[in-house]
Amino acid sequence: MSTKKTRSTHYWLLKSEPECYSIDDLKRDKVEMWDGTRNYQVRNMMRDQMKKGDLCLFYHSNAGTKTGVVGTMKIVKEAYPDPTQFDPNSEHPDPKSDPENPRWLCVDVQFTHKFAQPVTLQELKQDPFFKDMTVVQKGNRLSVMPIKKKHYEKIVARAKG
DNA sequence: GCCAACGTTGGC
DNA sequence: GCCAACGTTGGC
Repeated sequence: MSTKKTRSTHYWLLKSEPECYSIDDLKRDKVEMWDGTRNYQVRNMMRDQMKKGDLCLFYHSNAGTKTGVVGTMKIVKEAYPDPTQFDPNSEHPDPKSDPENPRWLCVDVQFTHKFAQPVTLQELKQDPFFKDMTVVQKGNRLSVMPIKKKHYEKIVARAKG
């Protein structure tokens, strides 16, 4: 008999500028590669901690007063080499990355829900419940960050009204 | 291996 | 479009 424990679901917040790739784009595409991340912390989190079935919030960054969480998605494929790093025509080619040992990874995400109204950054900052969420803290620039289950659930509940 | 210069992110 | 934060790069 196996005694291995089942890993519990992890929760994440993934940022994208809506002009670059929005929740509506994901709704249309259903499943998409979350590529283009070029940060070692993010790479390591994707590689070591992000698992199939993990639940994610989709966050629109740089969107003025609409900046905030706009929907949910889930991880459907775990970390694999990001093909855009080898594509000179992509947004972020990395000529120093060795195809034998790729430097950058991506995952696949599947659309699950678009909120009727975004839960804005402004709103999150105003509620002390969210004060230890990285996304509301100043200076944070990671495009992928782990979040707590309670925060995920409260944001989803709030979006439902 | 220090650290200044530089580039990028992202809120405002 | 400004600027603070901060990761990365490269000269030494």
